[in-house]
Amino acid sequence: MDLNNITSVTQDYLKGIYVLAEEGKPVIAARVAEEIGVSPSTMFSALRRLEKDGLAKVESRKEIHLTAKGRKVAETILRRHFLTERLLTDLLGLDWVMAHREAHHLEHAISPVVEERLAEILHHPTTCPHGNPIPNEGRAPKVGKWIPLSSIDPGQEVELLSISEMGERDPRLLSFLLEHKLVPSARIHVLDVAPSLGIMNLRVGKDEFTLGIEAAKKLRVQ
Amino acid sequence: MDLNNITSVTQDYLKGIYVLAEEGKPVIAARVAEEIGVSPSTMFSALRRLEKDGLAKVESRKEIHLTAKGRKVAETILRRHFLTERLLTDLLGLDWVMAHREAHHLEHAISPVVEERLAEILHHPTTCPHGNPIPNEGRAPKVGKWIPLSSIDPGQEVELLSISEMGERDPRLLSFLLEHKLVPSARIHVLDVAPSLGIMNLRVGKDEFTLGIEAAKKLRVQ
DNA sequence: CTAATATCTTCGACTAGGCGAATTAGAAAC
DNA sequence: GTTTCTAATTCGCCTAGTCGAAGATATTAG
Repeated sequence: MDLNNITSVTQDYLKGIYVLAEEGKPVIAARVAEEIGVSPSTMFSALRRLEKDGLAKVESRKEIHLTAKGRKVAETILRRHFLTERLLTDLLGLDWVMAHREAHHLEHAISPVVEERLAEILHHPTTCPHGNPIPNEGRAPKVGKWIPLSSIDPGQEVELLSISEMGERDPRLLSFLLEHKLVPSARIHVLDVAPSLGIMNLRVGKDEFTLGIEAAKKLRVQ
Repeated sequence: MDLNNITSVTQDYLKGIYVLAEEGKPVIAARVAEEIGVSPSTMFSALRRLEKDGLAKVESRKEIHLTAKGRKVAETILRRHFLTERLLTDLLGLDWVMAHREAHHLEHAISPVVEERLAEILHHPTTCPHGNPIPNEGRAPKVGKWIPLSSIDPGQEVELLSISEMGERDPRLLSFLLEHKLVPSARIHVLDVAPSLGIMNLRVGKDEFTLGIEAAKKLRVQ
């Protein structure tokens, strides 16, 4: 996938749209704008560019859909993002909070050749450090069965599969999760859930703590 | 060194100016424009930006000089460039032609943290794969004694120290050098020199070939 | 010193990317 | 069905970066 003549800013818009869609959220301009962190008017003109370049289309009810080309770009950039995260954690020894932040910049500077070498040197990893499946050359990642931690009943014990894309974008959440060893394959005991308070109490190993339901929605388990 | 609010384009201008000065070439707008590959008018407006931002100053006789700040930026970006080249060759196994090209993109996405980790993981290399000294946190690299290959007399045998920055920028030259094992520490026998033809004949190991004097100026030996 | 050449500088125009303020259009609530 | 709220859209304005064409200055060669 050659990302020439697709600017890194455009790549970010496409990635934002892709991730939002992947998470089943409504993909409208206002949401993407929040996700990317731009004003509505900026989003609007960006959207015009995306349509002009045949990367996305605004359908009925203002839903934004990626074209095949746009999706390809998004998957490529996501793959490079995840491979870069692996490089940063596995080879350079950074923690996953920094890895995510740094990968966000580096992903746009990874060429097909480097992407290829990276995959080989890292033994073709299938997930990023946060557990998300790495898109593979030309196909969307098949995600296994999972449910959000937020919908687990008290008394249950589950295994953490991954932190969703959207969760990954919040450094404070990532730091909190790391601090409490809430990493992929961690076993989580759901002690109790208080929907009215919007919180749930968890135990990981001997560590007991409280997590917001909203945050728990971003964790995939089982 | 925090390169926030200094765009990658600006970093390239500073690097170009720095390298030109380092090689003892006249540092005027026209030369830098050629080096970077932009039109004179573009160079002119870039120069105005550099002055406005306190990164460079145009002195008498139109000589461009970096300010302390500008030099700092140039050295930082050069250090990241070289460290990235080492990553690409030593860890990812790319050849030095690709390494240089890829590093050109990646260097702008390397943060202080990654720069630091990179240096450690690579055991604090002192030169890039092309033999150029890596600037060290806050100081210009001290270069050892060297003379250009172009000024070596026939019959002499010398050791290749490095390919200059300017030489590095030419992929075809780099490919040629690699092909003939003309890498740092290679022993070069100067068979004969024909200034009128602008060429010199060399031998490396059992391999005899011809190199242009202009190219030989970019190779540092002894 | 003049002529030729190199260099610099200005001008007008363009794209990408961004903002805020104001207006219009839809959706949802009452 | 109006009101309310969220989105979308338009408008004017901005910076960085780029170009080409034309004009103004140096510099250097003869």
